[in-house]
Amino acid sequence: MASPANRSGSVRARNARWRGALAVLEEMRREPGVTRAAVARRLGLTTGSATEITARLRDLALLAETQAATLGRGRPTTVLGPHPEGPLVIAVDIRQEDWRCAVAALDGAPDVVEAEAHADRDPAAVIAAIGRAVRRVHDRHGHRVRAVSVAVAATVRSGGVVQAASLGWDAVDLRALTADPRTPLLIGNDATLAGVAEARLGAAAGAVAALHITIEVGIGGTLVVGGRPVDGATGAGGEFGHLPFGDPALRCPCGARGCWDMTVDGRAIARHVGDPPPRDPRTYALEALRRVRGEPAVRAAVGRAAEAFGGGLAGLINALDPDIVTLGGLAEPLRAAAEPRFTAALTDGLMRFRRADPPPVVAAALGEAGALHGAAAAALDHVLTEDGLNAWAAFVGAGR
Amino acid sequence: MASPANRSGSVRARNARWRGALAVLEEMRREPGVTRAAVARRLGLTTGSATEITARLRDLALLAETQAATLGRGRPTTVLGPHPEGPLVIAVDIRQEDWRCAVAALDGAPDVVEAEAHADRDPAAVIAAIGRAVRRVHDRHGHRVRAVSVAVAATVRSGGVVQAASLGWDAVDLRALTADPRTPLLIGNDATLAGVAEARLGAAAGAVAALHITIEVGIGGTLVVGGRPVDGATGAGGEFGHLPFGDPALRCPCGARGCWDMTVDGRAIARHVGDPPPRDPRTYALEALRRVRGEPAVRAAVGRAAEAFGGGLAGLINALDPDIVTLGGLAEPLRAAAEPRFTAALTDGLMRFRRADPPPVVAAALGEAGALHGAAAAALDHVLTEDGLNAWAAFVGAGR
DNA sequence: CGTTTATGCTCGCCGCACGAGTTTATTACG
DNA sequence: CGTAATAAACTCGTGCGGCGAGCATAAACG
Repeated sequence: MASPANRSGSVRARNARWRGALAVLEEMRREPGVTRAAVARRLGLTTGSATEITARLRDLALLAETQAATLGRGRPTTVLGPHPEGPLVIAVDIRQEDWRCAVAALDGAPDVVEAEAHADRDPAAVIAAIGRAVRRVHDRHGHRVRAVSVAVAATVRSGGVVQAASLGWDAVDLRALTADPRTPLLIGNDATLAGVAEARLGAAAGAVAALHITIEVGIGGTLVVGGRPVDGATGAGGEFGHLPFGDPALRCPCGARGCWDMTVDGRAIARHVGDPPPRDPRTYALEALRRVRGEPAVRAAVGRAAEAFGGGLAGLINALDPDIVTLGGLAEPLRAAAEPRFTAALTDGLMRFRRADPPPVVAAALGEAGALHGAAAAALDHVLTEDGLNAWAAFVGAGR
Repeated sequence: MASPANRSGSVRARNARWRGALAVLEEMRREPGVTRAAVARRLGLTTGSATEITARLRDLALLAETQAATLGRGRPTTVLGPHPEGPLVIAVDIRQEDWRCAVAALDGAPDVVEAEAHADRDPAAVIAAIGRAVRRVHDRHGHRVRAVSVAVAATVRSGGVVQAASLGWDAVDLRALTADPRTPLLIGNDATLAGVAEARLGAAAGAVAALHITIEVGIGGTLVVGGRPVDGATGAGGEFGHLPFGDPALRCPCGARGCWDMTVDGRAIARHVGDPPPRDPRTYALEALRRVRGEPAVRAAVGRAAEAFGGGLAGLINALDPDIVTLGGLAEPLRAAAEPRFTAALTDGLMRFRRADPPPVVAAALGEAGALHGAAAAALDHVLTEDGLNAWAAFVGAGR
């Protein structure tokens, strides 16, 4: 029989050991710059427990206290922040044209330290370049790096890339990205991670169920419930672009027919205008959105795309019941370019009982930084667990 | 400032107090008839802790130990089961034609104690009848009843019924169902709760993300992740029938256009056959499924519906990435009646990378009992929390 | 410069689970 | 039939995280 201690449901595993400590670290992460007194109040901790917990965390290099800018009477409290020698995570964002590599401490703010346009789209070359960057960062910070998290513009499944249309990749193994095989490597879809970031600290902060939708080449997104993306059994959830809202006669490169994708992005606009399929649908769409004012044909084509977008989004709202929708990438400019048609289609597609108070549809707040923030958040989720802190404590303890 | 102890994020609230006890009770619930030794092994508890926890739970009337049928050498262990004087929940299922009221102990098995066909579809009359039944059961068991949970064939939002097409109800207040306003009343959609039951103890047990789809009048269902339904911000998620997979020319009674609903149920079959819209689409569909063998026109109509069902389901699989799909209500007979067309449409609608190992699509295991099981499970989720057990302990303690 | 106020610190206590050792109930075997 | 083997339950001392109460401290107010 397997060791009982390894059972995931084990009481031993979800020990009380780090409960208070984790709660404090989560507060610090959720709201950088919180004071110790505020955290204690919010968590219902006595000042005694707060003292004890912060002391423990300080000793473990998990947290630093700095003087607060005093604002009132009473003994001044301290501001909680990440420890200067504390754990770090590496966040990478691989996009269509370039990649970025950032470092984040426990407050989750990614600090971009390396970035480069793809010299060559060949996956091996791109991965080698990023791998070198990760290794440099890893070497610089040593054991402080606790996880590497990658956001990639691709369909991700079970921690691997299955297909990346915009990059022109097939299945690709990203495991070469970690410098150290013992450091956990997390792979996530960029739109999913951007959605996580929006829901935790962006435009959807505080929502119960936040739907994030982004348009680049095709549609990406995710539903985020309680801060966690609903990404299915293998992590490939959120491929809303491949719901058959579109024309069944159109075959999508994904292999299915009638994909929503094909009716809203640059390919759809080009089709409506009468242009040949663009090599780079994203750039084509951006261009078209600029030409809307002067050219009625483009205006009509963009309007049709916005309508298809609004109608499909209404269906998603019917099915998923979010309390807010955030739009990333080209989704917001597309809506803005044909707002009346978008809104009409959205309203018309909603179930009647939803029309009285439909969820607000707002622009994403984090913009291009979303995926990187989300990747850092995913990595920190890994670090800020009982297992993660046990490992860190063992490492800090050994170094003394 | 609000009392810190009331904060949901409070460390105090998620106290360690009931951690081990809850884990043991969950095991007993997940697998009725487990032995104490097996639970201890699975949870990684020492025999000492197991002794202590079971003793505590026995004293609180939360658990009873009975002699196990001995199977090997060594000191015999005991079987854990619900205590004869322990907490109970009332589960109600309101369907198109009738309702049922059941009682369940902590093992979650609902025992139907009252059932009746609707004499009259008038909501007030139905609710009054059910309310009387609930009150009778409540009176019989007194304070042992800890929650009332209702599964209803209706769109549910924020704990209230918004619209019930099959019952012909508009917004209806179900609060009159509780005998005692202090007893929590939980309202859930029947298809959602059936999905929960399938995922926890039915055909999808053990799945990471289980998609349940049922067809009655329209389509219902839910995605269940980690035993909890993904039901959005207000509990109205899972209305997959109102995704616009269908013909945009068709206006759905829900107010939207092109709803998937309209292309798969009895209404769709009638349309394809050339019959007028049936008054009871469920019965019509059942009838049609029987006539498939002899009548080519019906066979073709059912085939079209099965095809629309398979194609839409493929889209949902693309978007939600379940590792299993369970079919309830007429969904399974519909598939069976036109299996080749259903499967062809399903496969054709999947993204290419999913075709190698698509999620299994299986019949629901719990059948008609699903919603009642799910309602009981939802009620027990309420009871088996730290708050729930604290309240119970206070009640048991006071009675001595 | 004392008072007020908000916060941090110290220390004894409690409850839960752990671990090691002991006891008990049953089967297997000579 | 009695003894060994085995599996599980019971007992009790320990450790750890958080609680509470009381005390100490750093600012702002008047």
